Amino acid sequence: MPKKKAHIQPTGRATIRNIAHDAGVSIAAVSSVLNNLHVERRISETTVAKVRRTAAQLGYLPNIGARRLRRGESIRNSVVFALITSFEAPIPLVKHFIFALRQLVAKGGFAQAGGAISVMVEMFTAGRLCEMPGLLTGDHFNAAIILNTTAVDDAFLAKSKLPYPAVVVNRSIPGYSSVMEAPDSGARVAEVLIKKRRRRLGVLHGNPLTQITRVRVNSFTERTIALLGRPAEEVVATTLSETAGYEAMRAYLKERGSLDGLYSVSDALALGAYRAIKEAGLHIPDDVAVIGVGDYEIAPFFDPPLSCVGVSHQQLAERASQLLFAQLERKVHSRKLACAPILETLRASSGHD
Amino acid sequence: MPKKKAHIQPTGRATIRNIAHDAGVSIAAVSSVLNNLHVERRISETTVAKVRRTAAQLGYLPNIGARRLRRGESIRNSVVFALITSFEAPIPLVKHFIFALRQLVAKGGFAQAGGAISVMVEMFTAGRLCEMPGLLTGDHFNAAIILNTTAVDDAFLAKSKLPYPAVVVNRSIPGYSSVMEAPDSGARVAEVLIKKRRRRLGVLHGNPLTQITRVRVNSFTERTIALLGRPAEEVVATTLSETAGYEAMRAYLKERGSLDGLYSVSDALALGAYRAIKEAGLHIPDDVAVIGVGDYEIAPFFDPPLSCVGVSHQQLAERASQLLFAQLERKVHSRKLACAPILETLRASSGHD
DNA sequence: TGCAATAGATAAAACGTTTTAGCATTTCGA
DNA sequence: TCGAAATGCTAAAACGTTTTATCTATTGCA
Repeated sequence: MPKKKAHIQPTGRATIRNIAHDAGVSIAAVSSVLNNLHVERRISETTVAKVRRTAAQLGYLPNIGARRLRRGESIRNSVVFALITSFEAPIPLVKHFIFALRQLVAKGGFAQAGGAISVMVEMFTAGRLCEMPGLLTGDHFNAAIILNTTAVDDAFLAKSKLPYPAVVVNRSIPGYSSVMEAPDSGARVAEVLIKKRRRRLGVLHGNPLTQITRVRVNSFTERTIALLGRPAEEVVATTLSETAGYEAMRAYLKERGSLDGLYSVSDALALGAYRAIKEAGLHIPDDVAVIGVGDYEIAPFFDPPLSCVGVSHQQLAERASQLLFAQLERKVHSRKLACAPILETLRASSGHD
Repeated sequence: MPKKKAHIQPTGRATIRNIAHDAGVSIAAVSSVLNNLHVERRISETTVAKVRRTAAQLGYLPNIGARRLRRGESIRNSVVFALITSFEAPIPLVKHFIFALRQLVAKGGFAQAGGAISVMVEMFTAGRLCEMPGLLTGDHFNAAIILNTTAVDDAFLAKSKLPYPAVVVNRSIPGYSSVMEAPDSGARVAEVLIKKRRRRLGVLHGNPLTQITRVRVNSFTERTIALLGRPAEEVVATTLSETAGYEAMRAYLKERGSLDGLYSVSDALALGAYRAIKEAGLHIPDDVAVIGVGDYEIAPFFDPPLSCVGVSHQQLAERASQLLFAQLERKVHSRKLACAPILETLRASSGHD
């Protein structure tokens, strides 16, 4: 006789216990059937059918947590990493981070895991990080790398204390470890443009400035002042989209004058700016040289190919992983900042090549 | 006296039991401290310190499965969805799918979940789907939507039986529900090009053809034959990258002749083709009209803006979600195919606008 | 002194699943 | 006919965590 608990399906989801009760068989039998082990476990055809039917009736869905808990050691002990990114992320980036994590584990960079990790990507709408389930409760993952937050999200993080190790990328938030692009990329752009005899420089950026774009803009402006004796013009877009870049650049060219060197702190803006520049009858790079940051994979296929001065995504990802593992192994208790070096890829848009 | 089990840290990861043992306190105390409930649970400062120290020493990481199992009902009963996609995916797509799932749940489209679902993105290297942890074991998620597989992955899926409901997108695999772009998009492209008085048509595609690109190519070719009495030229790229598109198109223009209408079955290939066409001194659309499929968000910022004839991503996502929910509620036992309608966005690259 | 309140800790149950050991009953081989 | 093997099934333990009820000192107060 099967155990007949009085547990007649509480409010929540159906469990194998409910199935067992309804079908009049034991829990063990149900489990065996649902895992297709009924042959080797010697369950009769009638029982199999009964269980299958009842499970379907109740709309049974296994509890993933319980299953992971009970299954073999390698599953139970696997460490769960999350890559938290907004939908607006430059996505090729995500790939680098997943690879970096896996590679570091493969190389034995993280003893804890016994080799087994799983990496999941969690996406949120920019500015709504706070709504992400599991972020504050710590019941979704063991550690996280956080990409592409907005100022609102950063403020939220600053006042929250995450119950697991985390690393934020391209921004510095009190209480968090972070990896940032080296702070002199803007300065390098200024140098490159000025060396190409550009004298009327402009910088195209979104509004409000994110932390990392602010660093780029400031670095660019300071070096411009140092070398030319006057600051660069600011061309301000409403967001970071191509459309915003187009509109900001068009408005600038129409109302405020001309440039011969443009630094765009995001490749999406640069792509929009390209159109505006061409529509104005100007030539890239002869009339306007353009340099971006390299957050689009397709920069080489811009027309003309876009020069980029920016961080190496691979190195950014590697350092973030290292920082995260250091925290996981309690080698680093407090926050730590790391920098990733700048990569220069000069193409036709700045008169190189 | 705390319970002192002989369990002196087995091979695996440290648990709160190990911490309790090493620190000489009870499991309950450890749990309270680690969840920062030591104040309301009245744990002494010395105990708190001991527990913290021991946890750090052992490199304690909570077991996510166990935690989810024990935490409140809403967490325990949440249904876990996975969006499985290769790194090569046209990523804006992913956003549509996450939104569609969440929206359908919000609208009450899925009673089972009691409102609580979590959507995770799992990424794999194209062709290596089989290596994905949790795919065959069913201990990572309750249901999945699978995007952007290659022929190898499709073959793997065909011979596997996933232990949870799944929907594949833009391909048809025996035993799986799927959502596909309506099969006449290629034909529409042929009609549009021919109406614009193009007579020497070509189709640019990768090799090997994926299921959906094969459908597009065939549909295009058939309609071309029907209207012009002869097939379109095939321009074959080695992969689906911009570079491959560039090289294939360049080789074609150099060695095999000229076209006045090009259908590219992926926008990435189209972007590469743009460069080759321009380098050959040809003008888009006057010399060559180009039409893509709309899987790049930046198609409007191509120079000239790329015309697209392809599926509505939003509708694709919505139908996939519906199909998945239908399976979850056992309304559909076997596989089912759904189609999503075609969207025409004609821009300058085909002489429109 | 006596009694209640408080501080500090613990044992045990529960979450949903899988697996192991074992219990009846029937079948089979000699 | 008897022991062995096979068949069909079940009870119970275990996974790691959180929470609840309970227990024992100690302190405060009259």
